[in-house]
Amino acid sequence: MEGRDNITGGNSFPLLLLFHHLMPMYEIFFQKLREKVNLSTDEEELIKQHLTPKKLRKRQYLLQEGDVCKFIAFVEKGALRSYSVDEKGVERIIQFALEGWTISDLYSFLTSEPATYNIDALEDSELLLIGKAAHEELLATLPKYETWMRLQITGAYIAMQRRLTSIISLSLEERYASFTSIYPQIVQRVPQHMIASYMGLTPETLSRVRKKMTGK
Amino acid sequence: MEGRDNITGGNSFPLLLLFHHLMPMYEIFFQKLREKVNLSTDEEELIKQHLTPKKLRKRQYLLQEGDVCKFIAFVEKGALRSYSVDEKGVERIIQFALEGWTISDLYSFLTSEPATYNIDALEDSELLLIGKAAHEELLATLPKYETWMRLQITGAYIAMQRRLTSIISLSLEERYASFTSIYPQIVQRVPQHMIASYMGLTPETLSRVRKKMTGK
DNA sequence: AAAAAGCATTGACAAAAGTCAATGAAATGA
DNA sequence: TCATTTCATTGACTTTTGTCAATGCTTTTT
Repeated sequence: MEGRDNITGGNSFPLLLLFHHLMPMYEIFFQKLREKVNLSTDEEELIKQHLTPKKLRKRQYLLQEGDVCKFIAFVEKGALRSYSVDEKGVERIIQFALEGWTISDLYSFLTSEPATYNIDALEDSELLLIGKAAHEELLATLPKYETWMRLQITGAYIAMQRRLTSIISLSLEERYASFTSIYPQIVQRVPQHMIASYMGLTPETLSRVRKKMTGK
Repeated sequence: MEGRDNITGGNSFPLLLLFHHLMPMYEIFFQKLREKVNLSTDEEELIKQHLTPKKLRKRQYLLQEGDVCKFIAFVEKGALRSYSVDEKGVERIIQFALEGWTISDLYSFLTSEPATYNIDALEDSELLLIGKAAHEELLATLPKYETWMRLQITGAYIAMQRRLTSIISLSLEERYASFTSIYPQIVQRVPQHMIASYMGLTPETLSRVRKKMTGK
């Protein structure tokens, strides 16, 4: 401890600036967290100690089908997707996650059953992982963490219910219009054939839907 | 209080038996609750005091689109559905709820925005309602209630993710087979055109899917 | 810089699902 | 009990979406 302080000359500012690109980033995580629960500095520190920073290169796996999912991943930077692969090798995208979003195979995480989804990076990404032990310890010791978790899952549930409702209620044109207005970022950063997969369509069909819409 | 005890002669057993059909039923609720969290008798009593029993006749509304949803409803007996109605008057079923399930318009409940769904009874039903004030009081005073809520929503989220995955991954035959094996009760008690609506299909298409399947 | 791989689009055709109309059976209600 | 409504099924036809193949444009890799 003292040794480290000595190296930075007591005031760590110069080093922080120099190695800024090497420092794990927590900004978006705590910003999101503070939107939902009020935390003391000590409580923030406690949570920070339970987070594991991880960087991922584009195309790198975070989770592969068959492995047990041992974390919930918060995206500080970059873009990821979760997806399954059917017998024919066709990928079905379940979820995208950009900055500020959380991604995991929750069922596998909670039950320790093998994961049914893959998760990989669509761009170079920086993540904060909450491992299973950390998750359980935080649940047991910090009620505000449980509150935050409850609110996170509630939000995810409501978002998914909207997605499901739009699938069974809307025309393709309406669904794509709704998607682009809710997730303009994803439209800009993700290839269209992946958006088609997310919508349960072939790339050709999505291309034709888009053509019709610009025509009008 | 004493007056009531006197009426039943101190031992309320005879009355309980006589008016059994008038007593609110909590059995399934607490059975489900105990599966998830350990509760003392006092804590169970506290929760019971925050529940409002309600009976519903078949076809009766529990919630209408446009009203603010002021409760989460637990089904002790019967069957309900939530659904939206489009401009053409077509009903889209979002969810079914049988005994032991919970139903609500969560978004409306949490935000106090007008509900976008209707909820009504498919059979004569008995419910336990958790009103918004009761919900918030229990969250604030009984950590185990928050834990239970978190687990409930997590389960609902995982179930919905499965449903969504099956919609974008499986053929109609596979989807219907999966539905009947997961929810045999619903198949028995709910008209097929409602199951078609739940699956986002016309009744004719579901009928033809079923025909194909029995043929094989 | 050249080669390869990934991506979006288009056309021709096939398969899947929806629409409309009719029928008969079953459940509901007066 | 009889009349009415609800429901599931079927047929003929239309619309929507998928499949396969080809093209040209980018982006990535070597």
